[in-house]
Parts: sequence; structure tokens; C-alpha cells
Amino acid sequence: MTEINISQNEPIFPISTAAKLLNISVHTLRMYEREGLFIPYKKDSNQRSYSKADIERIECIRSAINESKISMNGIKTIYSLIPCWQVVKCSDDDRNKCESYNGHSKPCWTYRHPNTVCENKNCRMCDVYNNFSECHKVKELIKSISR
Amino acid sequence: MTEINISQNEPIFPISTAAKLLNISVHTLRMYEREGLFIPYKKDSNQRSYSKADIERIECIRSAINESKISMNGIKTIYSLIPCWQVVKCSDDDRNKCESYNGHSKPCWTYRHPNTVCENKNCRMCDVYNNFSECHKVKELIKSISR
DNA sequence: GAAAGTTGATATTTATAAATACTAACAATT
DNA sequence: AATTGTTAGTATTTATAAATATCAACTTTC
Repeated sequence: MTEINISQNEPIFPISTAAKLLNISVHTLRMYEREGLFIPYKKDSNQRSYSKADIERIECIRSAINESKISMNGIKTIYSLIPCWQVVKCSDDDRNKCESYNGHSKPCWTYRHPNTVCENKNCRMCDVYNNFSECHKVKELIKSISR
Repeated sequence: MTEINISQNEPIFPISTAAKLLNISVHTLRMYEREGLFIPYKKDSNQRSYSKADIERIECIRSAINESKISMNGIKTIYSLIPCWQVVKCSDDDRNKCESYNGHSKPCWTYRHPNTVCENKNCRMCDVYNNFSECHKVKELIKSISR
């Protein structure tokens, strides 16, 4: 049980292997990252490392771009609509000063969050980042908070 | 007061005038319409007619496409995330059979809604369609239902 | 009833997002 | 210490979304 999760989330693939698994170029992977679509693990040496969960996430992003024809800016905007404040349960005060809560163009995990509950969080480990990478999951979350 | 609203919503411009006001071609307007991004008024003769509010809505769509670089499919997906069920207050039963509630690729106003509270609604007149054409308003709505 | 405008539909062009190809410096692996 | 892979850049190519052009039938307007 736990073992499965560990192997899902353990960063084991270097970027070249990830690129092969996804059938895209190394550079495309870095472009997605630069755009804030995902966050790879980084080793002390600054080299990226990808888990199986990372690969699945990126497959989902690819599908949005190539099948659903949603542009990267479109995906970022959709991510920006995730009601993260409900997931991390931040305070009213935090929300007031949160760039992500008050914006609608970039995912929350692309911002720094000085002086909020998210300040010292590792977004790569956050439920907001991990649980809502797919469109239907975003909508499910919106549904769940509205009942 | 009311007068202002009437003049805002009264369909008075033929498509050629709308195109000139927006500085785009007639065909582009029809393309946006075919994609379900907006719904113009139609006269008995089947000819389209645009209000000032329609023009403003389309300016917003243009900005999303040209400045924010969100593709039309991206815009449709964002519209599909509007929690319309909260606005029209449809029943659980309605939701179960609603293609829009259960999908996440097209705005609710592009579906027929047989056997639901929306069945006989004119979407062009609906708050869902009118109040949430802009991204920040969609996010505001998501915020408001989550408190 | 003639002129101007609109309809839908298809074919074509244009603009640009997405992806690739370079580079030289640095890191890892053997 | 030599080979292989990674890094962050910029420059270029490719794929395709967005916009335009053209058409003949129909509608409105004066």
C-alpha cells in the first residue's frame, strides 16, 4: 500500500528518461516547467528528477494541449481557478494578501506566498498541486465546495 | 436607471455594425458564435442583432484570445467550470441528467437541457450567461459559493 | 424591384503557440 | 580523465488556431 505510493511519488527518472517515456523532447519538458504547469523534484546538484506521478501529470497536460487544444495560458488560467483556499484552509487575512487568491492567470504554486500559511509549504507536496491537475477534478472540487 | 439597462441589452446593431465596432470581420463573429462563446439575439427572419452588452462581452472574449492567449477551447473549458447549478438552483435530479453539470469542455448554454429547470430558459437571458463572461467573475463566483 | 446586407458553408491565408535545434558551461558516471 | 547527460539560454522550425476570402441563396431597405 504505502510502498505503491512511494514508488509512485519517488523521483527516479532523469529528464532524458522522462522525455523518452512521454515521447517529447527534453526542452519541451523544461518549457512546461518554466510555464509553471508542473514542478519536478530537484536534486542538490540542481538536476531534475521525475516520479511516475510526475509522468502521469504531464501526460494529462499533453492531452489538454494536443487533444483538447487548450493553450498553455488556458491551462494556467484553469489552474488559477482551483479553490486552493478551501484546500489549505488559509485565513481571511492570508487570502487578502495572497496573489493567487486575488488573481486569475497563474496557478497558486507559481507564486511565492510571503506571510501566509503557504509560505513554508513545498507546493510539490501540496494537495492543491497533487489532487487537481485534471480538469474534471477541478470541476469536482468546485462541485464539492458548493453543497 | 432601467432605461440604461434596456439600452445596454436592446439588440440594435446588425452584424456588420457589430463587426465594425469590434474591428473584426463578420465571419469571425460567426465563428465565435458557432463555438458557443456567445449567443446573439436573432430576429424572426433569422438575422442576428447585437446589443451594447453583446459588444462588451465579445471585447472580453477578444482580450482573452489576443492578449491573454487563451485558445477558444480554453475559454470554453473555463466557461464549463462556472457553477451554474448554484445560480439556477437546479435539483439533484436535474444535475444527474445534466450534460453540462457532468462535463467540462463546453459552456452550459451550448447544451440543450431536456427535462430540467433549464429546459425552457432562454440562455441569452440567464444570469449564468450574463454575469460570468469574464474570468475574474468566474473566480469571484467560485469564491462566493465556498464561504 | 434594385441595391445593400445577411445567411451558411467551404476553401484559403495568416499569425503565432508549441516544439525543436543549437550553444557553452557544469555535473554524473565509468 | 573521458564519456555521457544536464543546465539555462537564444534562435529557428513546424503545426495549427484564428482570421479572412469567396460563394450563391435569401432578406431587408428605400
